[in-house]
Amino acid sequence: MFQGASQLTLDAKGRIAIPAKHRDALSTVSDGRLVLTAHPHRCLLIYPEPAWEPKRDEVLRASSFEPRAALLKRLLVGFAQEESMDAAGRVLVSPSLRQFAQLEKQVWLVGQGSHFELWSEAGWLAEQEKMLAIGADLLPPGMESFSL
Amino acid sequence: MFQGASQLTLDAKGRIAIPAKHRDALSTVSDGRLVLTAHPHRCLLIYPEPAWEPKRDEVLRASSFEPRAALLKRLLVGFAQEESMDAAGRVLVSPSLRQFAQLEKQVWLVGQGSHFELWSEAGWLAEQEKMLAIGADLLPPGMESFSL
DNA sequence: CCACTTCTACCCACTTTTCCCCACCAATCA
DNA sequence: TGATTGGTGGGGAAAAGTGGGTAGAAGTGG
Repeated sequence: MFQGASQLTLDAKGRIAIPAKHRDALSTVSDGRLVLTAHPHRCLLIYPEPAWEPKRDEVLRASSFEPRAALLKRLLVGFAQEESMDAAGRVLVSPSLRQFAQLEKQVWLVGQGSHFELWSEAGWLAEQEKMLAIGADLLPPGMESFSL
Repeated sequence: MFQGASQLTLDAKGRIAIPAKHRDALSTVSDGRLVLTAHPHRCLLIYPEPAWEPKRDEVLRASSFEPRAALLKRLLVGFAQEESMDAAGRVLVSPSLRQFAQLEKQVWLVGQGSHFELWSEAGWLAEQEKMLAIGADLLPPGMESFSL
């Protein structure tokens, strides 16, 4: 279970160093092989390779002629890139993904249970603003009984 | 399984170099023989030859008198061209297909599981804009329970 | 039917990029 | 204070991308 947000830096070659606390888990579960892809909210998704496969297969089963399904396939499968951690626990973020998520030097890696999200500094701050702005109406349909 | 987007250049002779990471798979599955054809979304489709045959047969079984089926047949079968990778892993994109998809020098090869799509730079950027614009309403019918 | 021209395909060589590994710096804990 | 672990940067070898040149085939015109 991945949780917690870490501020990371993209180095000159477009790599990020996965925080050490997550490395063991990633090495164990998939020998360091990760899949990076695009998320419709303009951030990136990072899955351990085994967790990605069922998601990919589900998306691929959808029709290519239903417009939204076609877009989703192009986004999730079209942008997916398999990458491995190097000896220092770093992964390369390809230029097309960096461009999609508008990543600059400072980025945020956010644990989301089975996977991570990778946000640009600006995007992550904007998300926080949204949460605070929504305020009272935060609970989505189906979660009205949720309480902290 | 083909996934990932790569920016490629069409050279002066109208060829694209298939990224090395996909070449082994294509050589194995069909000895480098590919089928290129037109996609109704104004991009091109690239199938390994064995994966194309069942699709072609399915389209050809449709009635020639049902107007949409006739259009689909003319598009998919009418534009289909078999090409082989050369020793350097390049394939020729015929002028008629280049014109159909409005390909210029910079193009994008997008993996879609069993096959690829080939987009003009402008077309691919427009697709991305659509994805981001749809945003909240992204989930297509039948996939409402899909979660990342 | 032959010859000339054009187009295509294959091959080779050069340039660029990528990937892997090593070394250094900083921070933390003993 | 020293040792160990995590983060960062850089350099070099190997592979991939790109362009051009030549030979062969196909098409056309005389």
